[in-house]
Amino acid sequence: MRNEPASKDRFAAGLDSFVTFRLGQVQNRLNAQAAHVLRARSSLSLTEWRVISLINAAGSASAAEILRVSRMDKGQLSRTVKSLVAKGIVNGEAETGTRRQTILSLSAEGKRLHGRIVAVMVERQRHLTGGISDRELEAFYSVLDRLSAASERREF
Amino acid sequence: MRNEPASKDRFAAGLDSFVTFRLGQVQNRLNAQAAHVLRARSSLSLTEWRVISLINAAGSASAAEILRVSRMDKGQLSRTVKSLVAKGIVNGEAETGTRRQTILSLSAEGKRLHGRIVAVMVERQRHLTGGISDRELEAFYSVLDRLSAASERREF
DNA sequence: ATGTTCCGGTTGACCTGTCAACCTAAAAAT
DNA sequence: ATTTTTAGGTTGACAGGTCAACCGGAACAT
Repeated sequence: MRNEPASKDRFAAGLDSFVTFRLGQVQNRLNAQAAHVLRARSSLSLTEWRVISLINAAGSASAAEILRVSRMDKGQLSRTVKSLVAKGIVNGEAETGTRRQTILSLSAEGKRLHGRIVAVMVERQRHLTGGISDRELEAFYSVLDRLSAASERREF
Repeated sequence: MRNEPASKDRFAAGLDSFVTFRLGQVQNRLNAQAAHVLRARSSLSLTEWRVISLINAAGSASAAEILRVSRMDKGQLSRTVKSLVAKGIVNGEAETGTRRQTILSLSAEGKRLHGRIVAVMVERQRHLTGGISDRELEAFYSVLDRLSAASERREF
């Protein structure tokens, strides 16, 4: 059924059945691929790219907002933002004088950069999901959501 | 359709559509959960547990074999094995005198440990996939496989 | 047999992710 | 008004993952 070398079969029985195992493998490969693409066309790390995407998606947002949505680490976000600001990709002024929250948004250069990269990423996305029908994808997401929900329970 | 705070909607359009993004989020949560379980019932790290599982699944295997199957990092495996050997969980003698390859297998204690933990993990697996029918799971794996295949292409 | 190439494995350097402590400003309580 | 609490953000320390150089033995060539 699969086209792997025979040696894999010895392992398959025990581990293929674990969703998490499979999921992890695929995820790693996807990440490596994405990182590779980014390195080839920019000097962005995967996290930087994610943060840029998030900011872009929101138009502008506070760090806290991004945290809530992305569930990434506070510290990691803080540092990533710092580096992006240093590179002139995002601007982090507290626009509204009254509030202390830093409002993040993409700079002009940031927007250009995002535009350039997102094009490739969309293409990649098409490549990835090319052979997958909308219904399949829908179902896939649905399962993913349920897994996500089930991963809440800490006892487990 | 979803029960998240309104703020999420501002982002949803831009990112929910990226398989990789979603996948990553779920994966992180699942990993955190697994690590938590392990910490609660053993002193194993997630990687240690994975290696134990792999060795157990194979009965016995060389490091190289495990690398091929799991695609984990050489160095990481080497170190993990070292620590597991130190803990007396796996034995790493070169059984066949002629060959240089180290043959890895679980020690008696390793087997006991594995048995103890795998029980919980199987239960967790049930919990995770509880609300998911076999057909759905089948479809899910199928999509996963295709994503995995598509992640091969390095140009992307 | 000897030197070259290859492969399994180890090690060190680095980079990223994660956790927790901390600082500071704003809101809430008194 | 002053204190307490809460929340956004920063920083440092550490664990884990990743990359690349390296070592030594095996296979192979000549």
